[in-house]
Amino acid sequence: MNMDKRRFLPLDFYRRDTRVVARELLGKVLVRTVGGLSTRCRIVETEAYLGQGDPASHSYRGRTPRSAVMFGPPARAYVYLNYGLHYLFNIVTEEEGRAGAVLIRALEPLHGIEAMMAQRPVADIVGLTNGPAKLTQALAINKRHNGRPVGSAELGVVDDCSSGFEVVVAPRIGISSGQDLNYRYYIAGNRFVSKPWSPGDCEEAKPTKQSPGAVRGKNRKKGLV
DNA sequence: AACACGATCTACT
DNA sequence: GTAGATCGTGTTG
Repeated sequence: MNMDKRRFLPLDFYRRDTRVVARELLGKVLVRTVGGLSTRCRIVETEAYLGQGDPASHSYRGRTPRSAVMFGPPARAYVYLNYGLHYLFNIVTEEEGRAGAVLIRALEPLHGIEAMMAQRPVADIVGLTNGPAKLTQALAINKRHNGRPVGSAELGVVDDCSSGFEVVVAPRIGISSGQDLNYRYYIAGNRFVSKPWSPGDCEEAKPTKQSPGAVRGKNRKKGLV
């Protein structure tokens, strides 16, 4: 019965620098029970949100009722509602008392795809989990999971020893401050990554891997008054 | 007690 | 390409 049971990542994995955890979560497998069915997805894109010194982090201005989970013990889920519509899923990092969390931005579905499709019907499989709000819908993750442990069959991360992929480090997406920080990580060439890095971004914040590739005609800047 | 805004996605032009 | 949906949170009065 337990032969398929893999080891969940230990507390010590998460109790480290948030950026290291964000990078090392790439390639790991998120397991989640949806509607009584086991699902598995590979983590292909993450972002690090620190505490002090990171203006884009919810914990930047100290402990608040919302950000309290980020200051708590590691390996817990930090789930919050964004834009009044979407839930975003993070995993708390750092030692207790020090704020930090990794936003899970994109997943590659591996198993249990039908269970996920039941939560989020899509025509193209790519649209199932290629965004932070899409994946929480597909995996039925909501605010009820805020503060709950990440490390069980219901919600956990295991290592299936995937290797051999290139990691791209780039600026985070959708934030208005802290764009000079390269705290976004994704697997090069993976088609489930939410957004490819575009040359229009900060010049000093270049990704570390993968050629810039074809420049598309959509970096036209908007005319300012 | 009231208000401005955001770690997004979808639909429509 | 752009707008609209939609509400919890933090800040201000």
